[in-house]
Amino acid sequence: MSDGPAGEGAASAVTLQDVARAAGVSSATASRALNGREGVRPAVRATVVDVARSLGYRANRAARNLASGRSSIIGVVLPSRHLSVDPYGASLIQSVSRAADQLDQGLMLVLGSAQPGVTVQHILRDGIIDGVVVSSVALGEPWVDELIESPIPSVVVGSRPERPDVYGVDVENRGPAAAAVSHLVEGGRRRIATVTGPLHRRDAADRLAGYRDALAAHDIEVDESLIVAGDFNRRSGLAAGGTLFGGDRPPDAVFAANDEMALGVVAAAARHGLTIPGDVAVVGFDGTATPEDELLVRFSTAAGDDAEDDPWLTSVHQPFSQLGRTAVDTLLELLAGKPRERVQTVEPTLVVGRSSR
Amino acid sequence: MSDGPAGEGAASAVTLQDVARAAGVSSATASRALNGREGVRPAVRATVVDVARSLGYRANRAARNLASGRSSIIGVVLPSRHLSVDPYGASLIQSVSRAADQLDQGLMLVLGSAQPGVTVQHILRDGIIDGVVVSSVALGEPWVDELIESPIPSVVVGSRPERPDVYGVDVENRGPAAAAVSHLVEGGRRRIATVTGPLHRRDAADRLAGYRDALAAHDIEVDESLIVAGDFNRRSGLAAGGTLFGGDRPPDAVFAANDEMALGVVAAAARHGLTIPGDVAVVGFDGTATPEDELLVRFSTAAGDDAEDDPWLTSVHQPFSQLGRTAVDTLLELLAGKPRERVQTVEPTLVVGRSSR
DNA sequence: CTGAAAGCGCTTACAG
DNA sequence: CTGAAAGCGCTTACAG
Repeated sequence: MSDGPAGEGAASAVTLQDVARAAGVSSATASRALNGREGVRPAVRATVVDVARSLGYRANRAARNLASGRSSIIGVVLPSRHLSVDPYGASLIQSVSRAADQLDQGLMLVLGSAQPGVTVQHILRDGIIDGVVVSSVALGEPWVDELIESPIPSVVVGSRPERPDVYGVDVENRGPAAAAVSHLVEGGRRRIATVTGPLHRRDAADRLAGYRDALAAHDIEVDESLIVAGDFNRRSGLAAGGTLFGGDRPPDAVFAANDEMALGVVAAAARHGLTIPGDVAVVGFDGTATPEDELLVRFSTAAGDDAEDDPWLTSVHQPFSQLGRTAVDTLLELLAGKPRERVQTVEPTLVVGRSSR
Repeated sequence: MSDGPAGEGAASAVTLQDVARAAGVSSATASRALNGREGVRPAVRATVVDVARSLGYRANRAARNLASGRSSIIGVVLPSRHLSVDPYGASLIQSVSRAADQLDQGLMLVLGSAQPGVTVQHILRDGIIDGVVVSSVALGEPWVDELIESPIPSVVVGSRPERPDVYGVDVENRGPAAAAVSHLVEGGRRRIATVTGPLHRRDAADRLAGYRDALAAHDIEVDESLIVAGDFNRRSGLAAGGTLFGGDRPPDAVFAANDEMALGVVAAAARHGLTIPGDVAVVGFDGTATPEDELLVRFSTAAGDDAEDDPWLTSVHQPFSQLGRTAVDTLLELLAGKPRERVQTVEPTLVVGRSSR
């Protein structure tokens, strides 16, 4: 029951009135001062802010919402199943949550409801959510698409929105994928395979393009038999690895278009008795594989201590915190009516681990 | 842009006034009718409800919150890191989310903030959250403990709260653990080991007690060397498995106190060249292991098609949806001032998979 | 059982 | 730059 600055316990509710009175101004002025509106004498503003702090004042969200039409609550949209299955979704939620916290926005979880239409209607109608950050993994769900087309402001994060009227924060795919493959070439690998994502998706296609770019840059001819289609799921990585390692001329390196598939590839290598990185190097994309994952695949006898700065799986790491922050920033700007560019991109980073050294 | 029943687009805002007018009653009566308050003529109530539905009315949450002091928003509390690492946390969130949806409660994500105290103070002060469901995995975090001790109503889910003044929904541990071990005995296993959770935790201690119960019931003497301490993390399961399988009298079955450790045990078995369930049967607890996990450990050559009703890992499945629903129900009753029992328990189910057949 | 009225705690034109 | 006042859309005593 440790107390706040002013020592009050529950929703003991220091109101704007209280602050105004203590500061010797009207509640209108107090409101303006606290909200950073212009047209308040600096000295007055300082006083109000000080008083508010010392009283431990927090604006009542409901009242603010009702008066202003803004709730300072944003939603994060994800299909329910992705929360437990997809490490990408979890990472995204965390980063959006942190960003929302920093910007003093509440974060509501919108996992979608059984009855299509219901969720969206609810969101639209009860006005508690100002706008939504939509994970790109949610795209394609009927209710999510409906949400994006609805009047509620939305920002898609994790992929370039196809629709020209939708805001999005995307990660650069092609260049970083090329960098990952170049890293393999520079490590002496020559037969470099790739396991792609579903190629109708732009990110998947771009990562494949990056793969081709890198080989071209190093004057390595592309062997089309080394390009195996996957679907971003672990199982497809396993299958692709089986195909590649079971062939007569197995690759000496594999670039998987995401970490989940890379895990599958690593497991496949183990099943074929191949060592990593000795026989084959593996590189992923996303940076979502965990040290715990290594415990299961255990590609190297030296497994175990996975220092924070020396991960086991080489991968192109998505800048999740930047993605989340940019998405929330963009949404707030949209809400304020001063939108920035429609699509913003952030740069991922190649993090070299033990799987390619 | 598919529209709702009444065809309005955005927050076009059908208000209580609109409903009242259309129904020919006052807004007070309309409010009472819609909220199920008693003292409204049935016929009137029916009319109001009908009108509201046909107009697509949804109460403005902010207004309701301001007037009633209740927001119909509950928080779900989880330490941030658990979202991506711990499948238990994700499962819990999903179930709480579904329950909240069904009960028309908004769900706010409270992952905690860097600065201790800040999160709790925010929650308390801005009054947007009526109460919180706290995942037991969050217990021990300073800000979470602070939250539980604060005046905001809370329900702990997933373990029996130690404090006598805290409400909780717990899962039965001892009996089901005994059932799991009995299942192994009935399968002909005799040297049954267990990997425990941290024994200062009640759930861990209870699961160990269940293990002893089952052996006693079958007149099998407990070999203390077959009881290995773990910490609920995958790594500790791997280490425990290494100890057990590396000994001179390895067990023919292992009961791990959770699925994460069971995964580690399975991986350890593979490293020792043991087949599952041939050489050793493995049983877990929680039901959080996924088919994807099997792809990595691949304990059986028959891996692959993991039918929904035939999982690979035998495990005591927690009834997550029931846990979530009960937690939310309990919280709402607390908020309504008519709390039920302080601790409620739900029964998990032993689900037999291929790892013990 | 029903309605008129006050009020929840803010924000925001509107005057000054 | 500041204040008095209205109003956001509900709920809830208080009368009747």
